[in-house]
Amino acid sequence: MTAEIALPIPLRTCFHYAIPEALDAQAQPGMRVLVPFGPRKMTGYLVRRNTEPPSQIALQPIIGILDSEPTFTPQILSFCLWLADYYCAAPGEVLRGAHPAGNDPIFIPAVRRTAQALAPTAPEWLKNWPKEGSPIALTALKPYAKEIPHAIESGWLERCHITKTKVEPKTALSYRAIAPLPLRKRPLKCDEIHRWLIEHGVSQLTEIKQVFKNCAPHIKRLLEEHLIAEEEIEIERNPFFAAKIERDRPPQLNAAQQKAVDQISSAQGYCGFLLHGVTGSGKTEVYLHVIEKALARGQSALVLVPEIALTPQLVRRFRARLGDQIAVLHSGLTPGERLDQWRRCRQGLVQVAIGARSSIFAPLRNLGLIIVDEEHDPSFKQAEGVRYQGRDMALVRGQRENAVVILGSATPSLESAHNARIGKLTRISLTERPTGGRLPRIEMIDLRCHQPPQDRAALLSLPLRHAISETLARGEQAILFLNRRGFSNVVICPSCGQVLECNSCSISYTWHQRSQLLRCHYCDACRPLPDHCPHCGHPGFEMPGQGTERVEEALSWLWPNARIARLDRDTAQTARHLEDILRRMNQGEIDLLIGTQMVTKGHDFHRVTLVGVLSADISLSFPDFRSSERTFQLLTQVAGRAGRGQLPGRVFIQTYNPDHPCLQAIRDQNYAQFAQNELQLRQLRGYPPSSYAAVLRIEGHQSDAVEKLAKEIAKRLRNHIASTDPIILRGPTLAPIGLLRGKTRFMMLITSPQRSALRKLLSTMDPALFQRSEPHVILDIDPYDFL
DNA sequence: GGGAAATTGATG
DNA sequence: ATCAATTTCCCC
Repeated sequence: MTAEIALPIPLRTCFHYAIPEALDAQAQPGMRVLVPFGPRKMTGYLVRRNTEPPSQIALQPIIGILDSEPTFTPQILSFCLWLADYYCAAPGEVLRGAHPAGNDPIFIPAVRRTAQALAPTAPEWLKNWPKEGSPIALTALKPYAKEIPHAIESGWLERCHITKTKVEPKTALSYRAIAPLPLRKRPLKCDEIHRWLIEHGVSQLTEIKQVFKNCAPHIKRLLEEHLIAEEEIEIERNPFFAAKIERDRPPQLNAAQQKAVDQISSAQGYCGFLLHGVTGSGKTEVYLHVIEKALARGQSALVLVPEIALTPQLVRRFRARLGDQIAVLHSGLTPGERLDQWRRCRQGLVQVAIGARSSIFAPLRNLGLIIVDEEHDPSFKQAEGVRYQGRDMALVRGQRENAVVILGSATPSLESAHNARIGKLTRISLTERPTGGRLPRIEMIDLRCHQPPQDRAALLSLPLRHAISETLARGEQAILFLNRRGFSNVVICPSCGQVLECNSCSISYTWHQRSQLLRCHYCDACRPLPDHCPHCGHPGFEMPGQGTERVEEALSWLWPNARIARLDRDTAQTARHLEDILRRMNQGEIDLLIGTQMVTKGHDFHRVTLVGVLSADISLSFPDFRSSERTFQLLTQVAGRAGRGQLPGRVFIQTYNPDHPCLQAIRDQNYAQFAQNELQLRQLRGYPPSSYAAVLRIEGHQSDAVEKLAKEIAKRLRNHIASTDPIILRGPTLAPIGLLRGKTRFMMLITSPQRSALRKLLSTMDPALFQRSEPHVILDIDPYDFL
């Protein structure tokens, strides 16, 4: 018997192994297995059984099977293999990413003392080792690394492994009654514990201890008399559900919400919906209702949200409605907690899973519904490793498992708008705010006419200042948005004009006032501000750039009595900080909030009546074909923070390009106009969604080698493109961030209106290209990042 | 010339 | 990915 095994290495092919007779009955597809791979052991994934192995290869046998139940259900296994094929990724790497990390055995190379006596020539450090002692990891013997091969040859040491599993299910010692109370006379305490166990069923020792002090001798006796049995039961590490939560009642839906719920829940089998609801239109309530309907049909539901949205608030809302039968999967969990949440899904103990991108692999049974909230959010695209798009894969998984898929957004991605247009998605619109709030009025401030005064608040035009003053006077709150953290993103020598730049990236340092450090926003390196210009020796620098820190300072200069807070990656380093700022905002302890993207995301502040966008031009001028789309989404989302309560909201957007179609569409709150216009532009230029795209990126430390390889690959690809082929290859060019962490990066963009043509071209590439490490070649299908 | 560092090749 | 084999690099 043979098996095809996917290994977690960057290789697109699987390997064949023999299944020993003794393991044959157990070995099922979807299980993890231990296999020999070259000189070491590795965890692999059994993909198929009884396939024809390539001839003239002597098969190695599988060493062991690591699961009693397959880690991957047949559905998820085939979904992962499909995904690997689609993204030209290694199946083993996809599978490794599809279950919680750390639960596989790892083998750390080690050495152990043999029985053989040491010769006098043996190194000193060996002489202190006990004979045949426990293995010591090679990494712990770094200082002696050179002498170890010699010691092995001499027979003093032998190679071995230290085996360990980093993360395992947690178990607890527990007891269960296995016989009725005997009639014989026994100590009273024994009877009591025995009776209690009969009533309570399996109980952990810690539970018993709480009821009966000093129970150990009695338990021992009960065990000896075979009246109770001892066992290890699996218990759950669960920080969230420790606190009980009040259940809420579903509120009355408005007509539009009700219609959406009815339409979605009447779908049979696979159906993709685009739930396009303006900010504050109550999409979450629609989700909760359709989830309840799915549960009532005995189906499970999967909810994908952007990482940042996984705040305790959202989880609380789901728990309040659906109870504790929810698995929560996000990056804030410890590895052990994540494993437990995943196992709860796998064992069918929960029917609802909520989490970020990677939750698309959640092993829910009888999946009936997948929801992707804020589907336009770029964080659904994995930016490294297997570069999958969570939202796209939600549609694929829904299709494969016959489930309904809902993509929800106030500002749908153009991909989804396009899919709605061609009928691949059914559009459902929510155009009102059920709480009665009105959409805010949006005004452009043309910075060419309203040059801000050249004072310490040079980023705030007079109309915006007046609006802030009015808002403060009324006791209301304002949010200011600037897509740039730090104090100044440029530090320049006033004498020679040199800009201080990061040594390993092609970007200028940003000065951070609070931490008094220069920071590279690409590689996170930091250093103190030099005393003198490294170029000309001039003492002191100028900081003409703008960032949230400087705005915070400007605000307290203009309104010294206002309570001001800043929300960006620097102030919200942990979820706790973020929560604290959001709470203070909600309780009215903050008057002015300045922040980056973080302030745009789904917060529901009721007293915010003014939103100011300090510069629409930063994101609009990004070197990326999606810059308009991103700007529309960002500004519409941040505008949506205004006027969510009873008070009407106003939005000011400062820009030097007030006539830009994107900004006009934002001002008119006209998504349709924006989408129409932008889709047309994309079509004209051959960009997604009217074509399919792939990016090839070549990066490495020696810039000339990188460039040479990039050109070589491009040349070979162009040889495969006939002049009639519907395919365009642009580049190679130096990437917008040409140097990142010391690596030069070249890229080329391949687009085609036919996916098959794109795939065909890519299949001509030598797979070995993607295995090399220097320069490294990366293939990104349906790319988002062009930096 | 010798040893270390980088690169290539194979792993079933 | 990672180990072993091979080539290249680099300095004495």
